Amino acid sequence: MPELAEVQFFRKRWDPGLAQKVIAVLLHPKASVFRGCDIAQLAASLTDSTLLSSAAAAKQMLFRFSGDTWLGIHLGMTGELTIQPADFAPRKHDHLVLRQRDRSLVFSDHRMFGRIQFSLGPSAPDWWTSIAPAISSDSFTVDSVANFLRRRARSPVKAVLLMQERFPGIGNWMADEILWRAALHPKQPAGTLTTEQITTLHRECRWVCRQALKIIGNEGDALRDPPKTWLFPHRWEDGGRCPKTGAKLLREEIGGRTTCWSPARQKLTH
DNA sequence: TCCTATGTTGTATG
DNA sequence: ACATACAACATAGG
Repeated sequence: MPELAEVQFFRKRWDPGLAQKVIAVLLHPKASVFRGCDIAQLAASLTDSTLLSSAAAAKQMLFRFSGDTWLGIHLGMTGELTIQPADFAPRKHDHLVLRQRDRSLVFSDHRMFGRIQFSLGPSAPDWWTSIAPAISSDSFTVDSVANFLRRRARSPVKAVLLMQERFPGIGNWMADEILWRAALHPKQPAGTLTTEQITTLHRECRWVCRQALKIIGNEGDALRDPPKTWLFPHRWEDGGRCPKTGAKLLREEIGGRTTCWSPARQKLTH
């Protein structure tokens, strides 16, 4: 599930463990979510450390522990974080368990496209600091979007929206939601957008990010889906209809991902 | 059996 | 060097 807002939601799930000591680390050493990281060092450093803080950016999460210890988590396609009882026994897909006195912090991912990154040091790791500035930030400007689209001129705009170096946190459903609101056909080559279309695209990127963060998982412990007025709840329905026009939605693979759009609203314009 | 899945990355080709 | 397209990764569920 995890795109921008879902990642924030899952990060907060570990909040009950803040300021609490990790008394044991359980992990599945062969799980590919640990690819490229030193598991023995990870377990040794986290044991007896305290969870100090956490943050999310794009689709990444970073947890800071005492002793200059940093744990990065990417949820991939099917990853999730949960809180479980202190005596929780990990199942097949529970790859990392941080045991605390009163609970366990658990990372699970059955498909294992997710990733754990471990590092030691006084400041946050490079992969974290080099994440593109958030879409909600001041540096996400119309110009920066226009320049990026120009360099990817022949790619369908849908594929471009999935590029994390300019649209951090956008995933498949958010890209479709943005294009639908901006009334842009997902196949429209990025280089053919008018100035007005780029301005609209920029505005809808910000709107969808802001609203998604407001709606999704901002109420208690349950992930809350966007309402029926969004494309979101209709995109996988068979015979689903556009909430704005009532027209039947179409689905096709574009930019390597299944894409849903409203043909009555989103037309090719070049 | 075959197809799909809210993601990223390495590789081949232009 | 840059842009573009796509297979590969691993697993479950319809």
